[in-house]
Amino acid sequence: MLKAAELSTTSYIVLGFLHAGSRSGYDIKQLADRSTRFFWQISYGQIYPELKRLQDAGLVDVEADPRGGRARHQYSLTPAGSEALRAWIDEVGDPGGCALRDGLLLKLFFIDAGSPQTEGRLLEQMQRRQEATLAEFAAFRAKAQAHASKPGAARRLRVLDIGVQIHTAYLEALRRLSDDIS
Amino acid sequence: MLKAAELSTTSYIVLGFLHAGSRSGYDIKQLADRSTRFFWQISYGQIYPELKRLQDAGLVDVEADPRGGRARHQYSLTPAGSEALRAWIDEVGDPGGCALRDGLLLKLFFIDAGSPQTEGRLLEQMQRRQEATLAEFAAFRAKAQAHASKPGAARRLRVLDIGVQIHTAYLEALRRLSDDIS
DNA sequence: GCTCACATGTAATCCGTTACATGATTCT
DNA sequence: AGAATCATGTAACGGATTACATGTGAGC
Repeated sequence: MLKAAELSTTSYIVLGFLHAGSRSGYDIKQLADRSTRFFWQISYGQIYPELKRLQDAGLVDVEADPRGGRARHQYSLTPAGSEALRAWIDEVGDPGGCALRDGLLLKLFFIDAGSPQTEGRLLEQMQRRQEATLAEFAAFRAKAQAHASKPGAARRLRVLDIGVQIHTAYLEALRRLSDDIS
Repeated sequence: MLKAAELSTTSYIVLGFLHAGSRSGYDIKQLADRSTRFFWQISYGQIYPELKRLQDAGLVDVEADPRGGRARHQYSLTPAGSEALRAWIDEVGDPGGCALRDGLLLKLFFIDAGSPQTEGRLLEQMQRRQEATLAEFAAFRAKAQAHASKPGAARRLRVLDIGVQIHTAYLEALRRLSDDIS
């Protein structure tokens, strides 16, 4: 049995999607890009090695499931995998931070070192970007709502909505700042 | 002269703080922890090597400035350093993303795989954490406002306020979700 | 005398992205 | 026939954290 310390957040994302019924590494990536990506990013370069590690640790099972001549691996949680996921979710402990990372906000912070006309342009650019992000959210939300019959779908939707609200507040703050300046 | 590609975001944070008048690597770290940390984190392990690189590249000057027997290096921007910073800020181009990363939001997303009573507890924990974050913000804001006479201080304060507004929206979203559940 | 803030740095390691490499299937 | 999507993986690189290592000065 693995110790908690040997599993990373990435591991739990993979386990989490398998719990919800995903199968292949590809599937996990697609789903993550439409949901968890908004508060934690993962890439193929993490997913495939991670699936192998989880398999070695006995937390997931693999089954070859070719679609025609195309290779496909169907992963599923073992009881130990389910338990590891549950333990992580239920575990009370160090919350870990909530980190925001935005290069444009950084530019805005140091705007005094730039040319005078840059501030307005930068604020414009940031608003466009936020609008695009929110449009993406809206699109994914709509799709998610389409198959909202699945267990837990409503809850996951509410979590996505937190992301929507955060990004909306960001956009509104940018608009207020733009107004203040002009 | 350096190409833009050879400088990372970390480089520009360092240059940015030197533009605003910071001196030592230690100073930069202290200031960053009270401001830019909310939208881009940096550590000593990056700052000191970075200062050396910038020096080699001719973008910063160093002066030994011991305080008593205690070693201290005073860094300042060269004209090339000022120019590199200005070029980065004024440059229009790939905005780069705005990434949020929050392990608790992830747990909330996968909450179905946990025990029933975990949801409420987790939401509690998240609200406490956001309240703590906002309190930190408020403290730094107050300090920053104290020496608000410096050029650009008002602008930097407004950028910090965007962070406050984002985190406030997050907290409010959590409260609404708590209310919906109970 | 002790503790805290000041101050500088390196090395190991981890985490994660990007680019590369490959190929089948399905839809138009 | 061609494009888009499905599907799996690896290798190189870069970015960043953490732990380690060291020592002074100021205030209580």
